[in-house]
Amino acid sequence: MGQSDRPTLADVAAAAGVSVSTASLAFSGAGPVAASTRDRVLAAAAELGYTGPNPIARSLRRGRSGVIAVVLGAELASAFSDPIHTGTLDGVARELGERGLGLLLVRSDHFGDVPTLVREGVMDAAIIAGLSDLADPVLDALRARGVPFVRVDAGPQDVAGVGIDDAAGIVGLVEHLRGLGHSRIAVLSLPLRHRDATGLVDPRSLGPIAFTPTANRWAGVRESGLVPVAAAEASSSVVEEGRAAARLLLERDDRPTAILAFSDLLAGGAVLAARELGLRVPQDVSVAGFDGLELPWLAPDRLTTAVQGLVEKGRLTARAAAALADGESSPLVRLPVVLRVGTTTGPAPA
Amino acid sequence: MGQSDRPTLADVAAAAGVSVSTASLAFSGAGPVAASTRDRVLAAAAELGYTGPNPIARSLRRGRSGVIAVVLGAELASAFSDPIHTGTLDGVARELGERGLGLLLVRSDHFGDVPTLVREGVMDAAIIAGLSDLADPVLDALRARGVPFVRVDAGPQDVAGVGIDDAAGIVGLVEHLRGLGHSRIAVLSLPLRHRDATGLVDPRSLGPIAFTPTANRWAGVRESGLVPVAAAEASSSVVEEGRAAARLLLERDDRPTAILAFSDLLAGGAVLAARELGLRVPQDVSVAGFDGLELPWLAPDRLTTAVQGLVEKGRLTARAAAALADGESSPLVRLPVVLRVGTTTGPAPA
DNA sequence: GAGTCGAGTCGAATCGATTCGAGCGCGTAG
DNA sequence: CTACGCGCTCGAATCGATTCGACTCGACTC
Repeated sequence: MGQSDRPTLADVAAAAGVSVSTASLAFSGAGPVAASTRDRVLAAAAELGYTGPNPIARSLRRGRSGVIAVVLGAELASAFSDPIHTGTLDGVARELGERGLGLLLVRSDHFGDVPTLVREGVMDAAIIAGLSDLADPVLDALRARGVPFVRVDAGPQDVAGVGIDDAAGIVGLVEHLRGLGHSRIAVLSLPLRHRDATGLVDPRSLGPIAFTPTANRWAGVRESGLVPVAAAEASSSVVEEGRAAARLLLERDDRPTAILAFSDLLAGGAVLAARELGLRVPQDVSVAGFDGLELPWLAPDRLTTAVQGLVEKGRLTARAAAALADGESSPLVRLPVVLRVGTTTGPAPA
Repeated sequence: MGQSDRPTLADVAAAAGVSVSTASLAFSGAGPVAASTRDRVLAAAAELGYTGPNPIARSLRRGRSGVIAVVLGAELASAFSDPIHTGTLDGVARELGERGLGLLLVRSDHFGDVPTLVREGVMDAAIIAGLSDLADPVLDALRARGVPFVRVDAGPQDVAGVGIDDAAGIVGLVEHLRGLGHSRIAVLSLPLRHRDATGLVDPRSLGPIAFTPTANRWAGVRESGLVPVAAAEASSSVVEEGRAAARLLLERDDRPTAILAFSDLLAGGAVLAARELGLRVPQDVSVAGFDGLELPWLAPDRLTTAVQGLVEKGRLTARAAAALADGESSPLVRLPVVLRVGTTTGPAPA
């Protein structure tokens, strides 16, 4: 492709003894072409090694590239290692692939400036994952370019996007724990702000929350009427931080009987922390997570969690982006989550 | 972008009262343009909301798109959940991002046919990950289009690609185990063929091996002179299969004193299996892995493993692909792996 | 004062397709 | 026999830039 010696449609047309327009028609199938002519064109193409119209030229003419960008905000510095992100990305990739749309992957380090690709990359629409701030410069750049976008884990303030019903999921988990007789419940929160560290926080005065999922889940806590006996914030959604934060909660004098973690990785870490402290799960302490991951290494335990359909979320997001690329509008969708009771929650100890 | 009402360079030129060529020069900076003229052009652009040249048109003219495709073979049905793949992908994304190159992500399900994007997607070069077969139809399609490609985990038979020194890594692990006095060593292998199931295999007659990393690591076993007392094959590189396969090895009458697993996820599963069987690691059985992942959930243990630089591998692959896109050639690179001794290997029991 | 040089600007060709309107035969209806 | 319609093909415009060669004009040299 390019200034190389690859044959063009003009070459094929010349070889077949027809005009370029006819050759084009023969390939695209749009328009009346005699069968004999088409065969001649295809034969000439095969002979010359012409593998089809140059996609760039086609895009230019059509005014569409067929490419959807996925911008991964690296707020967590680990977009690729977080199973939540990769699960969603998988769904996006499947859906776009099936539609014959390209997926331009863009990392946004959030260190320097807006990635060049956001400014200059070829795209008909964009999917924003992991950037919570509505005023993010990446979004400004896209708006300036006139590129429509949808956001994954969209907040209520978004116009278009796909999110999950975080609040309802949390409420379901709280009710589950309450039904088991728990009254001293601690919250193990996802990060509240950029660059915060793992540590205890006051659940009654959290301050502004920079990340949409975190905010949504705390909203669920409030909605459920739960007043946590304590709360800890993990600096990122990884097992290690979950364990560290859970230790802080479990070593307090007024040890909670249940930990409600905002992600399954954090919950997994909490289970490990409990085990290390000689606490039995769930007899001494119950642990609930969020997301619905399978953590095989937790066996024989299985997390109680609120399951979100990651791949489905990705597919819906991709569909929304495709609609935007087509000039259609796309609503704010909120997917349900369902409670899955595992072995890590049980009756509150007497 | 597209047939919308976005301004074009011609509009800007008209508004600034200059020719299109001058306007182009003013933007690209290639060529002499009076400062006053440039300012006028930029002002006109700002006023019209022109955000820079249309990348598609630019690509057409230049004959290059600045896009590298990454084709993820889904042989493991889990390209996105395998940390080896995502780690490499992360490296690729970083390197390409820094070079201002786009990354077109293509999933190859391997079910139906060659993905449309491989046939028609915009790309200057491609990176193939997770497709081991040199005769894969995806590769044929790329060759037909004249798109150069490199392969991740390239085998010795590849012309260009980036791989790691699997064999040396295995040899190092075997020597480490031998140095600890182990003589009854079992191998926990990555899948040998498509659709194989988890189960015991005869280490002396493995048959043809379809996957390059698996083949390379068995080559290391042979090179080390090790004759495994037993071997098991996991159907994929996940904790669950590692555990299942390890059970088969550990429940044999002639229980091995050490298990050499071909991946860390398998090794992690093996540790879990040992613990479940009441065996102490490493007092009763040693376990070694491969890849150098951090498995926080294995704490307080840390795997003995052969560490490969995943991100570095990705970066190098991206660099090779960029070179190919520039028309340069790219050699076959083999990255070293280094032994990391953890807590899961120890002296052989008496 | 004529000639040279160079900075600055412009026109036109080009990249590789798509697509619209026009043209050309040929068969059939009037 | 003329006119019309239809099926097929073609020429040319277009998408939005880049880039080369030519041209203009003022400054400088001899």
